[in-house]
Formats: sequence, C-alpha cells, structure tokens
Amino acid sequence: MDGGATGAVSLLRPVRAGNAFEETVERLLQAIKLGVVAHGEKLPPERELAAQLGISRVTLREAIRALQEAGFLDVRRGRYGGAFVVYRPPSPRKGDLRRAVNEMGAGGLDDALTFRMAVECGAAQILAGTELTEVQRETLASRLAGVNDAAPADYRRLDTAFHLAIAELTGSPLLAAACADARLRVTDLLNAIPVLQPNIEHAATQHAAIVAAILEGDPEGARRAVAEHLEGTAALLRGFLS
Amino acid sequence: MDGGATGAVSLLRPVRAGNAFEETVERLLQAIKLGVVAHGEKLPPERELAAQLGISRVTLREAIRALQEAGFLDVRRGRYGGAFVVYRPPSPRKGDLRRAVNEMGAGGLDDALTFRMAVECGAAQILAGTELTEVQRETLASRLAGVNDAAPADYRRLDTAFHLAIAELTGSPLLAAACADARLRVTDLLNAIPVLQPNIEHAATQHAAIVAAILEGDPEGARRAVAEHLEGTAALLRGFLS
DNA sequence: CTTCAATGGTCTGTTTCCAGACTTTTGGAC
DNA sequence: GTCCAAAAGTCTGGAAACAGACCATTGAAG
Repeated sequence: MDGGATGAVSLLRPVRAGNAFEETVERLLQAIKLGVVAHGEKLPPERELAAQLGISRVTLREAIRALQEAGFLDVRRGRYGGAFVVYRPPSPRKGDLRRAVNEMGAGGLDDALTFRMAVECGAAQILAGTELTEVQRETLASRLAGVNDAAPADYRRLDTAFHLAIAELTGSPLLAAACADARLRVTDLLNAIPVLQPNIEHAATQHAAIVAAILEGDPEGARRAVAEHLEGTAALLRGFLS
Repeated sequence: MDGGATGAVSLLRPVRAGNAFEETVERLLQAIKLGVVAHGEKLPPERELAAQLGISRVTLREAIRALQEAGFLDVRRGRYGGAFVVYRPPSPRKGDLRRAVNEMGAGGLDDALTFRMAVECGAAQILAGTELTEVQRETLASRLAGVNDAAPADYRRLDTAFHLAIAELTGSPLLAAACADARLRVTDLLNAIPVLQPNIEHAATQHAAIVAAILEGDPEGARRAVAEHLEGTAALLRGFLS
C-alpha cells in the first residue's frame, strides 16, 4: 500500500476546464439549450453578465460573437437592444444520439446517468424531508403543471425546469448546481431523441408521483419515484442506442 | 411570469472561482489537508503535476512556493527531491470551529451539509445496488479496517479515505468528484473539533453498518445507514457550535 | 570518482485576459 | 424634433498565464 488515503486521482484533476473564452461559450450555450433563456428573450446586458460570470467584458463579447456567428444569438445595439436567443432545438435525426454519445467519450454515458441518479434522488428525498412553505408548494405545483401543459417544442425545456425546481427548492445552491450539471450532461442526449406521446404520458404519471410524495413528506417514496423515473429515461436512451 | 424556465441563478454563476494561482493553492491545500498526500510524502514532479492540473509550470511553482512559505511543504531539489508534505493537522482549539463556520458565510454550513447528505447517500445506495467484484469488496473492507485501526492523529484522514472509497467504487468519476467536493467543504469544520473516543466508537458502528448493507446488496439500508451517520456528524458539529 | 538521470530553478517571448475610458447606435419620452 | 438613457462597440495599456528552452543540484550506480 501507498499509505496514501485515496485514489488521489480525483483531487489532482484539472483546475481549469479550458480557457475563459471556451468555458464562457460552453456556459452560454448550456443556458440557451436548457432554455434558461428562452427563445426570443435576451441575455442580461454585457456588463452585468460579465460581472455574474466573473470574466471581463472583452472575453464575454468574444463568446457572444462566436454564438452569434453560429446562429444561436441575434445581437442588436441601442437602447432595448441586447443578445437575443434565436436558437430552436432542431428535430432530432437518426444518428444524432450516437454522435452525442461518442462526443462524451467512453464511460461518459454511464457516468452521467449514475451521477444524475445520485444527485436527483438525493434532492427529492431531502426536499420531501423538509417542511415546505406555501410558496414552495405552489412553485412545485406550477412547474408540474408547466410540463403537463407543454407544447412538444417546449417539452424538454419545461421538463428541465421541473427537475431543477426540485433541486433549487432544497435551498442548497451546491445541490442545485450539481443537479443542473447532471442535467446538462444528458441534455444533448435527450435532445437527440424524439419526444413521443407515450413517453410523455408515462413521464407525467411519474412526475405526479414525485410531487405527491414530496408534498406528503415521504422521503423514501420521493426517492423511489425519482429513481424509477430516471431509470425510465436511462432505459429510453439505451433503447435508442441499440 | 417570465416565461423563463428556472431561477436562472445557477447557470450564470462564475466561470472562474479566482485566478489560476489562487485556485491552485486551494487545490493543493485541500489535497494536503485531506491527506491525499500524507505527511512525509511528496507531490508529483512539477512538470507532471502541472499537466494534471492543467496549468503552466510557472503558476504551479508560485503556488508551491506559497505553500512552502506557509509551512506546508518542504521543497528539495536534485534527484529524489520534490515538494514534501510537512504539515500536521494542529490540535483544534476553542473558537476554531466558529471561525471556520464564519469563513463559509451565511447559509454555507447548511448548504454543505445538505449537499454532502445528498451525494454520499446517493453513492452508497448506488454502490449497494451494483454487483461488486472481489477486489471492490476487499477495497471496502480494507478502508473500513483502516479507520478502525487509525491512530488518533490519522483518524480524519482515514475516515475521509473510507467515505471517498465508497464514492469511487461506484465507478462514476463525476459522483466521486462531487463527494470529494462535499467532504472538502466540511473538512475545516471537522478539523476544528476534537476527535473523541465515544464519537469514534459510534462512528465505527455506523461505518460497519454501511459496509454491511453495501455488501449485502441492500441499497435502501445502505442509504439509511449513511444518512444516520451523516446526521450524527451534523449534530456533532451543531453541538459544538452552541 | 565519474557519470547520469531526475528533479527543482530560471529566463524569454507570446498569448490571453483584464479594467476602464471612450464612442456609436437606437428608440422612447417630452 | 430634440434629448436622453440604455445598450452594444472600440481602443489602450498592463497584468496574468503560458510554452518551451535552458541551468543547477543532487544522490545513486557503475
């Protein structure tokens, strides 16, 4: 034995994922793809956004320009101007999923699914074990209604919003960030498979079960409901892969 | 309503936590405090470590020098030289905990504890739901034995190793990183309270229960055992705070 | 006692990133 | 029509970070 405590692998991992420009493009792209900034809306003003992201305005502008040239943003100047989101998630085509999986690299798919299972189950369980305020209950209900009423084109976005709401309602920013990260890692995959009516209906049942368990204060039930739901998604993905 | 999907807060968070130098110092310090590189051992060679951390050698050297001047490292040159860990966790003194909590900022404590609860429970549950190889079983048993045999000065380090082993054995690097991160956020707090015999014994029982549940393939039991254990730790911390 | 390989230590030019001041465009308010 | 405020667009000098070549030190092997 080495006398060392751990695999040591996880702690000496990269401090930076890339340069500031690349990371910024990635971030904005995620915000757009997840629908945090919906179609037709605009990003915050450059100065403000640069401050939020902790980078200089110059760097932010480079990232915005890249996204503009790639067709995700429409930048208008002058008062009431800004960087407007123009992107619409394209209808998935055969082969998209395979491509997305390949981009993740070997093991990446299982890693992402496992991670997501762990953090989302944890979030639901913790939320179910908390005393909820009226406002929190309403938020939850409204997100659930949002997915159920979603037009097909908006389905993924509102589904994301539902899942993230659970994490955010726990009141733990770290946990919320982890769930957001987990969701991000599967977005490209989910966007690469069609949204089918039977799946939507199935998901709606499961979503309802999750919310019910949380509102009843049943941590164990909430956890199990989320686990089932995510296993369904995972199975769906694996199905399209074979 | 804004039509936007989420609180939007979590996605537009800072891209960079600080400059490369600061982040590197932080990382290395964490590796030292967690005992990933134990007392008397040395860090990997500069060139190699710089590559692992994804930073330039110059920046890494600045960080190492800072830690050397702060008394954490002893740097020797020549063949068989290197940056040797010289740090020993100091015996906690009254007030250390309060100070550590204040450094986290308001809400930081609950956030960290909640996050840890979610990810570690998730990891244990997932691991218990997996078919384990003989090697995995042995690793788990050996980490458990490690904590139980630990000298007081080594207790925290080996406890960390035990908890992280569970996460790493899931085979999900993302989950392992999340657990490592969660642990990091409470290390300073744990290091600020004394290691007492009754607590060690209590923890030993709980650790054994966790391992037993995992080896039996009982996800629900493993999850509950970890939850109990972490609640104990949280209660301990809160106790010292009042 | 010479050699050698592994390691930390130093130097140089380049690229990235930054802070902040300044300019231009735009559309609404008066 | 004029003015104004909010936004994007531009410029400059400096700091941070990097890549890569090279130097110096050390201790073991032969």
